[in-house]
Order: sequence, then structure tokens, then C-alpha cells
Amino acid sequence: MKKRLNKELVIRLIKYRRILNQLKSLGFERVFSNNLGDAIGVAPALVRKDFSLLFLGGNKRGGYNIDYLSEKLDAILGKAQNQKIIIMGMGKIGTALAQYKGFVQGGFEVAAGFDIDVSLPREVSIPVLPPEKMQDFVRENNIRVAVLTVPEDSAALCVKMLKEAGIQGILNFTPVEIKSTPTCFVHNINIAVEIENLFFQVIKNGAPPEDWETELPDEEGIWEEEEAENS
Amino acid sequence: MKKRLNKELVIRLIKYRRILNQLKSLGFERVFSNNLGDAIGVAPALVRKDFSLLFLGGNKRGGYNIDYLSEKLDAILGKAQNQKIIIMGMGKIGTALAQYKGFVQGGFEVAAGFDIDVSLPREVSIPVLPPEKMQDFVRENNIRVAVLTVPEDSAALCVKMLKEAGIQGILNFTPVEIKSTPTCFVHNINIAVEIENLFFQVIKNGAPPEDWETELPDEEGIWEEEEAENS
DNA sequence: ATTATATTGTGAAATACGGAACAACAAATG
DNA sequence: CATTTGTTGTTCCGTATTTCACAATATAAT
Repeated sequence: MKKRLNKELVIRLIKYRRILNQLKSLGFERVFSNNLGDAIGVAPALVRKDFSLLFLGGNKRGGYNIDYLSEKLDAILGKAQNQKIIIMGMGKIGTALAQYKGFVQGGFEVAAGFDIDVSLPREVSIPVLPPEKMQDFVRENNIRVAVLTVPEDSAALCVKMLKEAGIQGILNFTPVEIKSTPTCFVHNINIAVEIENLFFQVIKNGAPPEDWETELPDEEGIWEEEEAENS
Repeated sequence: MKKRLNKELVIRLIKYRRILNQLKSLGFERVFSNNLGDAIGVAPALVRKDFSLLFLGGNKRGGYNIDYLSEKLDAILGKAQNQKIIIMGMGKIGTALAQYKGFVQGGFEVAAGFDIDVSLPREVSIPVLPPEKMQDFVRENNIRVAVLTVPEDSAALCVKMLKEAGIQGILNFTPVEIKSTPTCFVHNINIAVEIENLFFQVIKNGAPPEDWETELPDEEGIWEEEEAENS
């Protein structure tokens, strides 16, 4: 039987590791599934199942050993230490991300930013280069992941350039939906859509999180009755 | 009756509407399920199913009428015009978001930003106020949605304040995982986790440089290729 | 008018995924 | 040592969601 390591699971693993490191630095040695579940917002059973799936064992009464888990997660996820990324588009958001402390804490280093206008004052410590230099930079520094924060109009072209340069992962903040390819994994974050989604959830009443029900225009709907129980 | 609109579906609907508006402004009148599917990165069948579920009909050969779809989606999603939001934490990212053009295009208005340090030069056109004034501001201006861009340490406290002020939706850029409640819907965007995830996908995909060796119990073949996918 | 063709609409199958329940068992207790 | 207790490991189950496959059918072509 083949288990599939789906994207959500990977994200959970990354979050587990985050929490484990925090706990470790606080001097804890053991942790229970419900602690981890609370911390990352999932059910304890799911935590156990995740670990079970990965053959990460705990102690039948003493919970999980933090060092052990942390080590194993590093082995599974890879230690993302001193990984270099670039930022394509040094506008407001790109510049802000260039100084984002979470990158340093996460073991990432922003190696350079690229922008058409190199002369703008940005007060960043990384080099800001023109886009033409991106491809060489990527190859010379063996960059594999890029953050895309250019204006919507330039998005498609930049993606093309990034892919040609050999970039294998893109975090896209552009409103343009970019598709992953076998050689380039893309994650789209569409801030305006997120906000719009929030407003939808909010407007349509008090906003239950996962379980959400909406009434459609009655004229259209011949909805069958279905009373829902709220968890 | 009530039909369950899950979060992913809502997001797709929002994206459909986005695309439809763009097509409309380009002068198109009709659109096919595969066009929309391509545009937002899902299968055509899913597009049809979504519309079918919402009783949005197309033409057996002529595709869907853009104006009609767009209208109906507005009715379902609500026209999010001139909705006001606030930004909690006017650091680099918060300040950048305060000027984010996508908000204006999406019909959102950043009404104010809040930060402990009001005196920093930020070159933004919105008022920047101290956190103590947030609750009054929210009540007086009937704000329902907030963006959270404070340092990790302050996150929990700020969430408490926001919830007490009556905020019903939070877009959280903090690394702290915040849970939704029945009265407050939260969406977490953890940039460092996203980057880490990208690195994992990239490394998994091949050409591992250094220490990346899967030394997991490979007996069963845990890793099965996951097709690249957008979010 | 007839035929061809493209596209929708949808029931059924496939998948994925989390939750609940509970047996197994290590540690604690006395 | 026996008993209690608490936590893991795992199986089963229900359900939500996506894809498949194809019938239905509107439009176009001749």
C-alpha cells in the first residue's frame, strides 16, 4: 500500500517542526499529540496518524520525544538551512519581504532582489539588480526558489523568465493564477481573493469557519431540505 | 434550502468572477468551461459542476454568457464594493499592504493602520493610530475585517483585542496559528511555511544537492509522486 | 432539412481525508 | 506485584470533493 504525502500533510509536518523547535528552546522534552494538535489547529488523532504514517513512534504513556521527532522531521523534510531565495519585483511588498525576519528565523536568506528600477531608495541590505541579471544570478548562485511580487502585467513574463532560469519553486503574490509544471512548483497567494473570501464569510452571517452554509437566491433554488448540525 | 458552500468552492467562485470581469472588459461575451478552468487552474468538469450546483446554466454549445454569470456570482457572493478594512501592525509588510493596489481594484479600502509606534515615517495616505484607538475606530467605522501583520510576540494579544472589538474576519500573516471561532473567521498565511514547503517540493522533485537522502523506512514506498498543483 | 460537431449537464465511481472509537500498552501508583 | 491511568497506534467509517464518462442538445455547416 502506498501512502501519498499530500500537500496538507507536508504543511502540517513543517508546522510540527516549528512548534517542536519552540518547545525545545523552552526546555521541554516530551510532547503529547493534543499539545501539537492545539498548536497547529488540528485534532490530536490526526497528529498521531501523521506520525504513525511516517513511522514516528511515541511512548504509550509519555508522549513523543521532542528531540527524536524533530530529528526525524528534519530527515523527512530536509533541513532548510541557509537556503537562498530571490525576490522578483522590489516594489513595496517585495521590499518588505526582503527584510522579513521570518525568513532568517526559518533559515532562509534572501540573496537578491530584482526590479526594473534599481535606483529607487529601498534601504535594504541585499543587492537589487535589474531583471536582465536574474538568470545569471540564479545559475551562479544555484537559486531554486523565488518570490514573485511584480505588478500583475509583468507576472506572466517574469514567470517565463524564472522558469527559463531554472527556478523550481515560486511563491506567487501576483493576482495572476500561475500553474505548476513538473519542473516548477508554484504556490499562489492572492491577497485580494483572501480578503474577498473573508468578507463573504463575514457578511453571510456570523461566519462559522469550516462548515459554512449559504442560502441561494430562492427563485433559482429548489434546494432540498437539509438541516445541518453544527460541529 | 441550504447548500453547503465549502471554502474552496467560494474561492473558486471569487476567482471565476475575477476572470469574468477581465474577459468582460476585453469585450468577450461568452466563455467555455475549459477557459475558466485554465484560468483558475482547475478541471473544466469542475467548473461545470460548480455552476450546475449553483443553477447557473450555460448554452449547450455556446458556452456560458459572461454577463449572466457575472451577475449571478455577484448575487451569490455579494458585491464587495467599498468594504473597509484595517491593518494591525504597520511594520514593513503592513505598510506595504496599506498601499496595495489590489485592494483598490478589488473594491476594498484600507481605512486605517494601527501600530505602537505612530511616529515612524511611513509615507502612507491612511491614518496610522495607536492600538488603544483601534476598538473605538472599529466600532465607529463599522469595520469587520482586519489584516494582522504584527510581530509574532504581539499576535495573540492583538487577536484578543480584535475579537473584543467585534472584528469578524482576520487575515493573519503572523507565524502564529490562529483558530477561527464562530464569530471570527481567520485565515492564516504563513510565509515562512510556504517557502519551506516550496523547498520541500523542489528538493523532493529531484537533483538534491547535499544531504538530502530519504532514509525513511522505504519498505512500503511512502512517497508517491504528487502531481504539481496550484493553490 | 439533415448531419456533424462542440459543449454542457450530471450520475456514478474514485479519492482523499479527517474523526471517532477503542485496543494495546507503558508508566505510575500503592 | 497487581491495578489503575493516560496516551499512543490503528482500524473503520462517513463524508466531502473531484474526476470520469457519456447522454443531451444547441449551434453550425452543407
